[in-house]
Amino acid sequence: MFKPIKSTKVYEQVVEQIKGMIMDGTLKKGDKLPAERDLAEQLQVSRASIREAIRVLEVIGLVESRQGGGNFIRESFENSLFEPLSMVFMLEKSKPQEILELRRIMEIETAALAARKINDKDLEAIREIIEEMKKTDDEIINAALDKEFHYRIAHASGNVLVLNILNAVSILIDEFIKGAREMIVSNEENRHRLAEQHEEIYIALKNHNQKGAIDAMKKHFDFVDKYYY
Amino acid sequence: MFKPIKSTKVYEQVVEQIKGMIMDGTLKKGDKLPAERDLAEQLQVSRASIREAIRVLEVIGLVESRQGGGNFIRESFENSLFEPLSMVFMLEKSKPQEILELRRIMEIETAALAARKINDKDLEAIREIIEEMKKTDDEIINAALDKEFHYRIAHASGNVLVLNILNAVSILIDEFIKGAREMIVSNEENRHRLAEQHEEIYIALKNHNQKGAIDAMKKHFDFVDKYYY
Amino acid sequence: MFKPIKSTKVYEQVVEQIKGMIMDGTLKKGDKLPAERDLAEQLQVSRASIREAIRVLEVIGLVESRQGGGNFIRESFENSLFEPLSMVFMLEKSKPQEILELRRIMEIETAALAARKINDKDLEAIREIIEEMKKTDDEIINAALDKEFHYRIAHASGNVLVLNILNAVSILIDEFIKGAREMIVSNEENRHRLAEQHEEIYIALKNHNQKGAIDAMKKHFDFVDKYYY
Amino acid sequence: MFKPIKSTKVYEQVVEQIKGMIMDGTLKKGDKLPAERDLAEQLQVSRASIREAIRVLEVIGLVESRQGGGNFIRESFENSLFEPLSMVFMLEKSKPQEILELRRIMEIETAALAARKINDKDLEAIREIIEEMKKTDDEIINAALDKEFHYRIAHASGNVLVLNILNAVSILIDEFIKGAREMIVSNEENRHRLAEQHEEIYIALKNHNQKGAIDAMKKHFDFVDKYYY
DNA sequence: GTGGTCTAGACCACG
DNA sequence: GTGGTCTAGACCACG
Repeated sequence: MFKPIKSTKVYEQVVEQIKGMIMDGTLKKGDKLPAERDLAEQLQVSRASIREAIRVLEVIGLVESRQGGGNFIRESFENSLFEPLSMVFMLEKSKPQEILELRRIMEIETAALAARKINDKDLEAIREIIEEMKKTDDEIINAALDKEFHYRIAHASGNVLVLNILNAVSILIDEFIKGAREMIVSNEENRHRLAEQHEEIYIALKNHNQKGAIDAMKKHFDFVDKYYY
Repeated sequence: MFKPIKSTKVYEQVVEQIKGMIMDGTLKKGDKLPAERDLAEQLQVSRASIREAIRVLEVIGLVESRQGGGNFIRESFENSLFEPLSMVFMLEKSKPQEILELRRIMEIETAALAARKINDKDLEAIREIIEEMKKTDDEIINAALDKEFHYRIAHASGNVLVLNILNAVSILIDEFIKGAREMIVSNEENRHRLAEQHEEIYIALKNHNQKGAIDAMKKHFDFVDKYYY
Repeated sequence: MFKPIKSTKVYEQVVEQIKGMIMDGTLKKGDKLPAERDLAEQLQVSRASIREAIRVLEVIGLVESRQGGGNFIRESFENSLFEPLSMVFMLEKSKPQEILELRRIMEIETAALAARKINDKDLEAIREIIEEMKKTDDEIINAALDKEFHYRIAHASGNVLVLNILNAVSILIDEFIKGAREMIVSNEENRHRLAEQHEEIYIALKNHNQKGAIDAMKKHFDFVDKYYY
Repeated sequence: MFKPIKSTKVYEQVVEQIKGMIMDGTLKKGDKLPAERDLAEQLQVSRASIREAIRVLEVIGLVESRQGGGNFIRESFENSLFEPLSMVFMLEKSKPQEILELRRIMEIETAALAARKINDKDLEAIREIIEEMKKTDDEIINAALDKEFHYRIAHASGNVLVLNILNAVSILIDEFIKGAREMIVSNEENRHRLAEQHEEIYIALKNHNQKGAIDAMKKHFDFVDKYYY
């Protein structure tokens, strides 16, 4: 007859309510939340509870706090997996090699997906990156372009989960394997080899050749990963 | 010449300090944090700031709050990627199909890694799961065992990042593609086919045959994924 | 175990950054700081924060604001200790006598240091001051020359900290013991005695006789301080 | 209580008014200033001006801002000369040796003043410090006690200007001649010598023997300063 | 002027 | 005793 009371914490309910409003479209990207004081009054809770809720939403990646400006629904969630993945990496005392394994694991099959779905815009972007890389021997620029190259393929997969994870992996590499990208492109012979491999990958993507994309990407990582093991 | 200023919030510094103490081993899994009031005094900040910090640590998955009990360092971080990945899924209005793509992308190459690194204990565990599946036609049990089967392979890869992501993916499927696993195993013909595929994967893993593992896993997903598209 | 959190305010970081640039030579004496609006943009903070920072730098004595002209790095810091020392004097409800004690304490041993390090230029300057004092019985001029006499000895010590403090002390005397210097030189007998004492000090300095300098200076203050007690 | 401000450099007038109220006792140590908003209203100026003024008062050492707490008149001004003296030290590119010279210059004659004015309480405190130093060979503790020893003598001089400057000098040494104090007391032979010297100084102070205090202190610094030149 | 950040202190519920 | 919640009030920062 009587149902057990579940003490749901106030801040959790606030989180749920705001989450819900984002999901169902009541709140859209870029929207400004009411001021904390107003929210507190509208929801009839204390500002401390509102603040705890906003802190949670911030960490989840939903909300962005700007002092003196207000709280906003985030425009992009592209990098929202980095923090938690980085956390796992450090807490589990994972080795840098595992980041590279993860990258390899994901990018090979992602290449197939990209080969299937890629559109002209992404293809062209990849073409341009390849051309840019031919023009310079600056290792910083080359490393940045190489990063962009892989980002574009992930993007071409049309899968935001894949894209998000690979973005996080990319930042992980920047953070925990400092200079990794630069090292390999600082050598001219390497740059030639990479250029060839990028070209192969591009051709497979262009031809929507899934098997070819997998093989080219595998070859690419066989070459690249040698440098860290 | 002039570098942008980054204003550091108090709660962020509290988070960083506790994070740091977990990383460097000062705080270990299962440890109890000092009471909020004590922490506030020791760090010379208000309790509200302590609470915002703990809220962040809780969402990140580092800390667990038990009312009346205290705040504890989490024992396990195995599922800490689910929340953020789920968030991305919903906010980016991703389709269930993308979850399946992500799973396929990751598991195929993970099979190769597992084939290389798998030890007897994981092999045996997989063997047992296969045998268990032969014994029952209960779809709930079968679905659970199938989940366990894939978990074990991820575990055998020896890569905690991969394991964590696949765990998150697994929960995503449970949450957003309800009944997915059960549907496929409710049919006897399917159970036979799956048994054959699991056997093939097992053999490849046992023989440390990377290419074989990839092919077997690919075949497996070609079959499975048909059911959702 | 837990370290106190120090919340860093934005303006403090701005102060630190500009301080640092002055220390390491990026900004030199006389340099003009960028316009407040530009600074605000470059540092990505509000103009209010910039203004608070500049206010601090002004009080510290690093920066000089010229209405309509801009903010400049100060050319000289010789008098930058007066304000704070004066502050202490007033807030601690210190007595004028303490200023004189401080002067005595410092100048006696400073004479020894000066005796060790004095160069021809300072020696000559002191010589000239002594001669000037002989030429006039105007108490204003005499007081000014007497002040200059002690300044030169402090300068001869080659120690900028000592010089700065004694400068501040000198201004303190002007401010809080009005007419002190004039009173003593308004009497001819005194002027004779002072002339003798200055001569003795000069000779000790010229001979690099540290003990002699101390003794002469002590004698000088034994005579001078009588007038205020 | 507060009078409206008229014109020109608003923040300066605010500073002057508050300064004045501190000087004449309207505002006392530990008093809380009205909230910024109230001050702004009472003085009929903008809050930005109030904030700039408070920033100045903070740097001067008159006021302490506690976020969320309010602005308070400082209880103690003992360390308010450190910042400006440190500034002079760095900007004039002074050498660490000059800090030591300044210390020597001041402490020798300060000993004489202390010998004249010291009371039983300070004498006893010095006695205790000496006894404490005999009990331990820990260099950190010894260094701290040595610092305290000199602080007490400065305090015994009864001259707050001297005390303030020596405090600043003491912090300067801690900041810019790291490990200076520890180095000398890490050697047992040195600790013995220092103990003897401290004893001599103590006896001179106890007997109100000014010349003896100067000589003992001079001997002390002849010994100590050898370690840095 | 608006809004975020922080503090101090109080009461409640749980263990 | 400890986390959960709330309040009132103040500084901090931005536009």
